[in-house]
Amino acid sequence: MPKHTFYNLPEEKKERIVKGAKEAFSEKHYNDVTIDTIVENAKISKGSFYQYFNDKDDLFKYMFHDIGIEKNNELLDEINKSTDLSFSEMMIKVIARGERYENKDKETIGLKNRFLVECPQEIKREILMDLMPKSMDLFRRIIEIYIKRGNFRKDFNLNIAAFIFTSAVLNIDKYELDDENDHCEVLKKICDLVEIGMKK
Amino acid sequence: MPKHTFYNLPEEKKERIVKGAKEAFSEKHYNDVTIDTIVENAKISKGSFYQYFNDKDDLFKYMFHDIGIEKNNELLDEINKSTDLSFSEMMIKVIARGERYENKDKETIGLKNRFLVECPQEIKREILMDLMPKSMDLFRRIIEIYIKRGNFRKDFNLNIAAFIFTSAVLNIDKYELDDENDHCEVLKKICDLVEIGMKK
Amino acid sequence: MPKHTFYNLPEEKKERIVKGAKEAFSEKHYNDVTIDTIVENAKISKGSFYQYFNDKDDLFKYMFHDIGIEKNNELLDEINKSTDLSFSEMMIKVIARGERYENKDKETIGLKNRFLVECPQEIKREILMDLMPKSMDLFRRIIEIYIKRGNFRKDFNLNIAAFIFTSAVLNIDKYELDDENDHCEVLKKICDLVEIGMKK
Amino acid sequence: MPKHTFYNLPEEKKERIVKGAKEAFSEKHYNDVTIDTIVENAKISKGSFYQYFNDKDDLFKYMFHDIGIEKNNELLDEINKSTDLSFSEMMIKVIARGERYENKDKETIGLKNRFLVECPQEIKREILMDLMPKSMDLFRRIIEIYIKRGNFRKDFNLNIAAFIFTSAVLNIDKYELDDENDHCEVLKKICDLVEIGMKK
DNA sequence: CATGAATGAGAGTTCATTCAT
DNA sequence: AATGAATGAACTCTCATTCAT
Repeated sequence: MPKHTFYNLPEEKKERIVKGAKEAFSEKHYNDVTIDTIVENAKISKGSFYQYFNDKDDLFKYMFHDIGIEKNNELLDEINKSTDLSFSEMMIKVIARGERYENKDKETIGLKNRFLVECPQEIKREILMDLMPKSMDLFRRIIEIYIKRGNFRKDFNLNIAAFIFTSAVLNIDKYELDDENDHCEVLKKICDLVEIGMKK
Repeated sequence: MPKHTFYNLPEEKKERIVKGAKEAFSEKHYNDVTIDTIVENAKISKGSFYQYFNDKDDLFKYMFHDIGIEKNNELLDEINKSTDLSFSEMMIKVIARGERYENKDKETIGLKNRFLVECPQEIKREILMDLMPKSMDLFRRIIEIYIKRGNFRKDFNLNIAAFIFTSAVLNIDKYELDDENDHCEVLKKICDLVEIGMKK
Repeated sequence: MPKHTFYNLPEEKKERIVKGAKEAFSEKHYNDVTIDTIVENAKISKGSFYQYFNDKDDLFKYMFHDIGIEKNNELLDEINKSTDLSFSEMMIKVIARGERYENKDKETIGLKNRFLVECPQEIKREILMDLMPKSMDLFRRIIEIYIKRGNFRKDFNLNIAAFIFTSAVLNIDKYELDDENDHCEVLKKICDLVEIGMKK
Repeated sequence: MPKHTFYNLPEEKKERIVKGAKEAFSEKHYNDVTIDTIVENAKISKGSFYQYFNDKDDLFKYMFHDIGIEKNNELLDEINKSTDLSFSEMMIKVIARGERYENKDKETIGLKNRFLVECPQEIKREILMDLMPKSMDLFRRIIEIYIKRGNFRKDFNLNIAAFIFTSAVLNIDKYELDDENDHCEVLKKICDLVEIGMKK
């Protein structure tokens, strides 16, 4: 995480740095974003960069911490606005909203890719460890709504259910067995199955 | 994938190269395994290396293709030997067998880590794209047994079920909400939930 | 040497700075002691440091000027207390006292090493140029005692004798031809030889 | 010391590298000689440099190892040619010859300075540890001649005598108490004193 | 007198890849 | 097919020093 010197910076400068970093990372492959690119975009000196962050990864992780919080707030908002839907409709709506957030502009799309497929696994892992609890929490909240409403039995393991959805969503891009299914449909099927179960 | 010159090599040399590579990768961080390390371990010249493989990643992916096939065969074997168990018992047994395979010796443990947490995401992804269908196929087979046996209803989406288990297993190391759960227990809970469903 | 602003400082602050510097230099390799370390230890700002000293070397040299004076006083004291000994006994005693002074605590040992083996030669040289006259003077005093006492002839070159002992002591750590000799024994042999000479 | 790849090089190339290095070091302060300068002078690539040597210091030490051997041979030669002189005459002649060797051209003078006053102490120390035994051996040989010839008594400690002269010669530049003395005279006085001794 | 954020030149080092032998 | 010396672009990170507040 950034050093205290970064947090002490005037808001304008902090924003300039983060904005510059997003620009840099959204345009090039993670490995090709050099410190030089970053400091040029942020209009700060190299020395300053190292006074604020430990290294490139440090800045990268900070960006996603930031983004994660914002995204989460949007999704919570979506949940609160959609209480009249069925479970799978709700799930789809929330996840679709998440995807919309991630695809809201070229920059965010680029960033998502750096995170999803380019940055070193070790960094991705750290970011995920920060983000997964937030994601699981979200699914937990949704499911709880349907328990309260009487749609779900009270005695199943809520954490496990939240975990199943979280990990399915994280891997959904690798579900390519038949191409007709778009993510929404796959997701709907997952909801259906987990709702009803496999047992007779 | 390796070039044809590699496949033409005498068996002894091919083995020496793969063995050397496993040694190299099991001992050091992925990034620290240089072509120099590899050729030294394999007792071949640098020039030869580039005659057999495109680059380090090429060799790395080849190693896991090999390993994936072997592991899959072992698991299939386990399935066939365990037809008398309940669904979740079967799942646990198969996955435990998988984990045993991955931990059978220091070398394999090392390799697993290089793959799971160190190698570039792009490589991991390629390897996963090769491995996931095998894994989903395995779960499909298991579930089918229980459909045939009449434990499961016939009308749920088999692919989706297999996908759920595959992605849960891939993420299971990130499920750390309470430490009492070991992987087996978590897995059992997942089975229970997916079997019965959440609905009343 | 420090700037006048340093000498004007309240005693407490001067001491804090020197104490902090000794701490810094005793813990790390000379090259690894940065201005940052120093100002952190001294609890002063970087700007202040440059108001007191020209640079790191300036502070370093100041420290040894201080130490040199203190050490010399101790050795003079030792000489005055040991007038009943033979020449070589006296020499050994004085030098042993010097070594004891240099090894009196972990901090001084560290400092000695920075000076003896780590700091840039140019700095060491400047420090030596300050210290050597003091050391030669010491040996001169000792020898004079034994001239007065009638043990030595009056007509040999006193300066040269003092110089021989000084340079031998400075190099003694490089005399490793046979390990049985500890510094004291080597020193005794030097005394013996220089006393009696090599001539028949 | 250089890596085996250096020793395997064709003589022409080795010489070019050493010659280039001497040029580089004789012209600039030790710290200002960068790897870039060295490889440019030697007309090799940076990569090659690191294939031959560990670092700048490695090359520097190698140069002096080389020089030390050559100088020693010259001095041995001088000894053999001067057997008719008195001890102090011989000493002066040999050392003068050494100084002539060190001052034979601008390049060697430059190198001597890099070694004597500029290179890091740690490097100087390593070089001295390599050179001192050679120097002590030389003085030992000289003294032995005068023992055999009956000028010196047989029972004094030869090693210690050699050590005294070696360390005096190494420090002679710090003997500046009165400027009239040039090195030769100082040396003569040292010889006189050590020959006859201080005792009555 | 005190502060500490800003600076930026510049050094060392690595390593995948080539290619003449 | 096998070799292994040669390459050189490119990277990160440091740290002494300044100077506006």
